[in-house]
Amino acid sequence: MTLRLFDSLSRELRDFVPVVPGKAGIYICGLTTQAPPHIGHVRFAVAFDVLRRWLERGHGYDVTLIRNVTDIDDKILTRSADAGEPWFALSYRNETETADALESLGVLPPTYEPRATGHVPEMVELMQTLVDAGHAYPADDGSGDVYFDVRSWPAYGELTHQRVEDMAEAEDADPRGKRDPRDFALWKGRKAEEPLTASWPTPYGRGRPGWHLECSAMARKYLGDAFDIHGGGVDLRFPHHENEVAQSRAAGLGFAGYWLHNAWVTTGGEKMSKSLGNSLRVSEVVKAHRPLAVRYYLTAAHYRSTIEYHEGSIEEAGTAVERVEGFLRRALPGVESLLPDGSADLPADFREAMDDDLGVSDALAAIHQAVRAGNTALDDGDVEDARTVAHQVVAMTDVLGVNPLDPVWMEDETGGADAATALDALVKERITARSAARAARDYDTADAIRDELAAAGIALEDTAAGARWTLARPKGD
RNA sequence: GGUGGAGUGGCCGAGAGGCGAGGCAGCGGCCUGCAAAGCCGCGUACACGGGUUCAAAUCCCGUCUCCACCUCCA
Repeated sequence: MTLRLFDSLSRELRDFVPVVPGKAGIYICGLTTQAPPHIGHVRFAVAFDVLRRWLERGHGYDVTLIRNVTDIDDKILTRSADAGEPWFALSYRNETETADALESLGVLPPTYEPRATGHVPEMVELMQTLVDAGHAYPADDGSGDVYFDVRSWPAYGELTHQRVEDMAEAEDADPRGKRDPRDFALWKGRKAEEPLTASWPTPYGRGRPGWHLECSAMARKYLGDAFDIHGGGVDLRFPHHENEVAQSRAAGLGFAGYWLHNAWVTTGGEKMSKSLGNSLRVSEVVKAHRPLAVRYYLTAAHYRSTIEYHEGSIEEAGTAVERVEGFLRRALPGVESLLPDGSADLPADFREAMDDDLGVSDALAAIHQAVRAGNTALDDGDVEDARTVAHQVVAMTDVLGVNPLDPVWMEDETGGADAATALDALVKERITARSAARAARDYDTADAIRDELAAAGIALEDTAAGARWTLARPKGD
């Protein structure tokens, strides 16, 4: 089976054929270091984490994933000035928080995470190539800006299928030294009021990246002149990605073979905005909900569909994964954590779903069907069948990054192994007392024990093999 | 003005000419001392109006509504 991906540039599903057989190079834009991330901001990372996992686990590709950090831009400087905090401090703090957020959601680390500010020489080189080729020019107003000459590149607009003439002129255009209002800045000359630390020397004067250039330069450096997949949020298509393709191609680079764009998280049907306050910050959300539930929530919809957020949606996602988790716990008693060991095949319906442009909805349906079959096997006493299914479920959920038995989810949940052991001993003692009461048909006492435990956040389930206990998440989780 | 995307049952969300994805919530049943979990069953959904077709949520025409991007928003 071939993986098919929807390429935004050609606007069609295309078979994935990598530049180098067996390898896949991916560049994704996204990390914002202007502010701490809310759950909408991390969707791109979750979406492309699923792509990466499928390329690796489903197809055996050797994936190189480059996820950039644009750690300098207008907004960072503005916020820094407003807060009276050095721009690099603010930027780095947000970068760290974003990295923590992604880690907490089980997003695998990229191969490398280059920062724009560390790649000025590469940008200067690219800029020089463009100037020499007649596709860029230094502004003649002495600003130190360097612009890409949109009119010199007939293909401009190819990614978003727009004609230059139809594009609205930039409002902030302050045409300065632009030859055409739609020309975009490769490089921005330093303004007098800007901190010296936010500028770097170039043949055109001191300045800083114009936002788009760093991606072209860094993708080239780490993935080569031509690479496989470029990803990012839909809102980045224009101008960011459009400008990237233009400058890279005009510089003679092959650039990306496939463009993938993820949709966002909406609230009340609208794009989640930064003005929603702190409640939806990832750092806050994972305090109120299990990270696994948040991950499941963000993973469950197709990457090109918006996900509607409403009060309770993460809880619902949590209930859904707990169904999967409950089956795995029953089918694999005594197994605390488990990653796929390659022994279980991925069912054909799951593979087909994933190969069809990462059809996670159908993939999830396959998972739930397997869970039902596994539960039925368990009810029928077919323990071995259930185990086999459980291993398949682990393998499938792992592809989506929602394997309930993945050790990444364990850390903060029971307060450590020692505490878990101690708690287990205490609860077992109560379970024994309750069993005795039940054997004596003293159901009042038995129920009282169960209620006590419930009040303490521990749920009991009677099974043929005796009572099992689990930490019950309080309401609102 | 330009370019895209979307309207599916109480909710979330797939699908894209004929067998009602899946999850959450709800109802009934089995199981249980009672629960929980699990299993089984229960829905006559596809924005609106026309049309094509033996058959339309899916195709065509028209209408409405919503969302996004248009030079530094995932």
